[in-house]
Amino acid sequence: MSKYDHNKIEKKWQAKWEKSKIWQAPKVAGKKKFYALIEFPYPSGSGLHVGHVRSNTAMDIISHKRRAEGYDVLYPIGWDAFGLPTENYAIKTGIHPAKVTKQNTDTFRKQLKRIGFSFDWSREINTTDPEYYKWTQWIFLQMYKKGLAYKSKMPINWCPVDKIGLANEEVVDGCCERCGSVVEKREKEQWMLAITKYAERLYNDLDGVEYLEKIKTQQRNWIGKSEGAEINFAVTFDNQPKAQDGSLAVFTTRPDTLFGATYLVLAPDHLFVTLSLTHKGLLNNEDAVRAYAKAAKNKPEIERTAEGKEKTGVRLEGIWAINPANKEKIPVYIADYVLAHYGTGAIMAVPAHDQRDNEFAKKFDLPIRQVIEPTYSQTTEPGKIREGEPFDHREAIIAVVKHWSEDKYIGLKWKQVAWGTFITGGIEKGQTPETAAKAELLEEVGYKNARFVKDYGIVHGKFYHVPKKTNRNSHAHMVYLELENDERVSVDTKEEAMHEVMWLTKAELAKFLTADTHQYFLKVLSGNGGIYTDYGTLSNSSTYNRMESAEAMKKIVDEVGGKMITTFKLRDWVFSRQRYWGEPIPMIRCEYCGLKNPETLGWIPVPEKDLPVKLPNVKKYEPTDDGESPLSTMEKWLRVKCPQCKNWARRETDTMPNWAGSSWYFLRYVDPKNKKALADKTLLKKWTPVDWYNGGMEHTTLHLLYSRFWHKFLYDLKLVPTSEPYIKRTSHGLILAEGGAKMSKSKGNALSPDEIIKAVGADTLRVYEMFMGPFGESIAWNTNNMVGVKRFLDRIWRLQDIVQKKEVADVNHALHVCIQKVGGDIEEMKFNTAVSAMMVFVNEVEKKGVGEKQLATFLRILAPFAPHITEEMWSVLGNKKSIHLEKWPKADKKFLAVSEVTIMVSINGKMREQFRAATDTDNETLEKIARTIASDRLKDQNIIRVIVVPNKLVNFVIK
RNA sequence: GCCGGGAUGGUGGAAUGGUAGACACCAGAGACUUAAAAUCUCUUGCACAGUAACAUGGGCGUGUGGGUUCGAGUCCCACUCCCGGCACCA
Repeated sequence: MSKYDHNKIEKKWQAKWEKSKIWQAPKVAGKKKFYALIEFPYPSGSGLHVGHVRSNTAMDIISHKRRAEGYDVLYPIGWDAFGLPTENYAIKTGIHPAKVTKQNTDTFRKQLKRIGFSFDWSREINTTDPEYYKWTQWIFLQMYKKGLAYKSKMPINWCPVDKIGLANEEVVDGCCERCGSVVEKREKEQWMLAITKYAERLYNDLDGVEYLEKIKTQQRNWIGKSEGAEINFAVTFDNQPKAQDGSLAVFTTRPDTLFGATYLVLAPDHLFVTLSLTHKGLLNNEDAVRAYAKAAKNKPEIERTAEGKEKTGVRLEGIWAINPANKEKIPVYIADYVLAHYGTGAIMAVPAHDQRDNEFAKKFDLPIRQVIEPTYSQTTEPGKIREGEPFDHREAIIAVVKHWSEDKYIGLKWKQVAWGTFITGGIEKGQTPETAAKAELLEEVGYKNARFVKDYGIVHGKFYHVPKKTNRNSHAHMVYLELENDERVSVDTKEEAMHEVMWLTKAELAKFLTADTHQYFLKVLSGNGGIYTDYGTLSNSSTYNRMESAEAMKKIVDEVGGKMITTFKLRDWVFSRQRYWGEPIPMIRCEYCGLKNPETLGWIPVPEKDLPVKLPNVKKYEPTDDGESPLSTMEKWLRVKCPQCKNWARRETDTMPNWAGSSWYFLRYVDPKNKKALADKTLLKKWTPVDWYNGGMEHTTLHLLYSRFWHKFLYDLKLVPTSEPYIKRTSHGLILAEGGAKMSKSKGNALSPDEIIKAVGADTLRVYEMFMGPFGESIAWNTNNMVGVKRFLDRIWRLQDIVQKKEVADVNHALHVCIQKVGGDIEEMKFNTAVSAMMVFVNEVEKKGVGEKQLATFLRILAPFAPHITEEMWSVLGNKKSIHLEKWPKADKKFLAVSEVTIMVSINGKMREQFRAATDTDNETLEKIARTIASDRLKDQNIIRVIVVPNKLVNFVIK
């Protein structure tokens, strides 16, 4: 057989496939359908990247397998072509962005086709096509009509270089995601989308989809649902004693700590602060407050939130709040660690039980009051709580007793039960924790002279008291004693029978103590107990003392007239961009109508029949100096008759962010040429939802959330059949440059697939990218390793020299193991081990030979990975139809079974001998053989146990 | 600081609690060749004992320290470092 000429053969089949439209999905999906989706690429000027190849190949393989399993498969491709890089390039070169886009998409298309992906090219879409963005605008109008799109003057992130407003999600480390310049705050009229109205559903519906767990977690964290309480604090003013109506609402997730709230903190831009400043004389330190608020406002969020940042703040002098629980008059501060847009923009500070409040209180010397006592429940034996049984309550002590001269402490090793504890005991009538501790010490150990050092407060322990056979809740004072000398009395024999006295160092105690409460005491003693932020048992809280957090929360909120509420971290989506290369927002501002209906502020939606609002063809795209869109200078375009009153009006000149077009593109693939609707409903019902969507982790919070939001909205309009767009979402790892650095244009280390394909072929590139490592993890490119894959494919090509008509029975087992492994691995995206399984098969076949049918079966499972070489070899074997139309082979149980297995013989878990035995040999026989084989080693040994695992091992435990 | 993910030979990596290092790369030795490339065969975790050389033998070894288990890369606890994301989120 001649050498495999990858360039010639790959191009040959690509041309044939294109001509036969082999990958074209049927217009209407049949009963078994599979919609495979990859994130459509942004056609950048630098062309396709090897990273694109990785994710595209993965979904290509899955699509191929589904076709072979009899599914109607839709695997579409298109271009997410609006965006800043193209616009910036156009500004620099003077070439129209539409033209740049055309060039780039042409390059991408050519490159993708040269890799042999099984895309349905007949459905290619482009977000910059007016026929496409007509529907992007149409969806926006529907949102406007439902009150989800609104214009609002508010502080936004402003990039002074790009001259656009950025969504919060687009700000990276306080800098513009695209240009890297520091983002400022600026007031601007912006179109907003009320994604927060969908927060609850976006959060809850994650339960019903098959996203990778880490993706769900990231979405949940971004949405940030938290349940808590809103509580009102009355406010009084020193300088206006008669003003009674002031009050401040705070949001807290820990209303159980209300009695420990010793001051309030407001965001520096809280409305209350602004109003207080307008009332002259209300504050005693107006200037300081004003200065701090101003500084905080101009400070980028990154500095407010920087790691290890020292807490800052200013007191609102002359203003007091009343803690509604204990009526205490407490001071009010402003500090930049509190954000105006989360919760109510105000917090009650509980410095004893919150890390940040604690730091702040220490810096400003504010009272710290403990109101939660640590509480532990034993969840493991011995002492695991018996569910449903009542608790007996006991006032108690835990006593740490230090040695008179050494740094050692008394530990009690219990004899009836595997406990290690400090000295414990109850507090009897008339005893204080101190006297109780001393009495226990004398009684249990006999030491007479101990000095009381400190009572560290109470720790609650819920456990099952094994000797006493009851659930116990012990409320124990942590008492620290130091022995003055070794003077000792003899101890009751009964006590002695209970436990053994040990002298232990702190390190030894950490291993020795079995109860969480005692471990906690040890931590406190070592000074690293920190502040206690968990739920626990209340103290210093009036009638709520001894109540546990969960119960106390509700009761306290009730008592002070607060309400339980749910808040989200998610914020509304800033939808305006002052740029040229985006979808024009289809709104018209009419002064006349505006006067008639102040509620709309004069905004009139463009009538649907007038869509799309096309971008005007102009020569300059630079944003204007005042930050307005370039469209604002195009008088001819923006002057328009008001659709309602027919007077002259102006178009909205802002455009949409590039996330708009990608929020619904997967719907358009289903019916890409539809002129009457975004897609036909029947077709949507047949094809959607997307069965499997693979993309990058970097799109988990922006694109994924936005598109789920739009889809839910369309579902509410009954335009799409399901409330979630994607059944399954997975993610791929990045490909790094050789050496592990991130590939980027600026570093000049980005790899283009073109030269690679020329040198080793598309099949090699595809298989290498699947073989290089776990699909979900980032991995560095390694040209050396690719050579191994090239060799692998060449060896497969040479199998044609050894293939024989007759089946080689000897390789059936290997073949079917391979079928099984490859099929399973594809489903789990474990492509690297799938490739390695095929390598193992080829190694085997080279030794043993292979029959034509067997080779054909192997080629079938390799075909999704390497579609060209397999198609060629398939046709050389005499097949007329494409290999890609063949059914997926099934692993035959008959061939998977093995008659003999290797049994290990191990001694104390260390492998010593091995032998072969028939599959499913019974345990007795295995043990007998093992005893014989290892007889030398077992001679004179005390075998205390033998473990036999069928088909695996025999382990002798000797002493 | 918080949230995710990770750490295994010279390298990429493999391994339902059961022979750690599959499969590759690199390296070394050999075959073929006038020669080289290509290809093929063999060796290849570390250190040691052993042998003329093989054979062989036990020891160590999956970031660190503990634990559970007959048996741990895998499970549990604590920690270190690296990567990604982020919101000081009350």
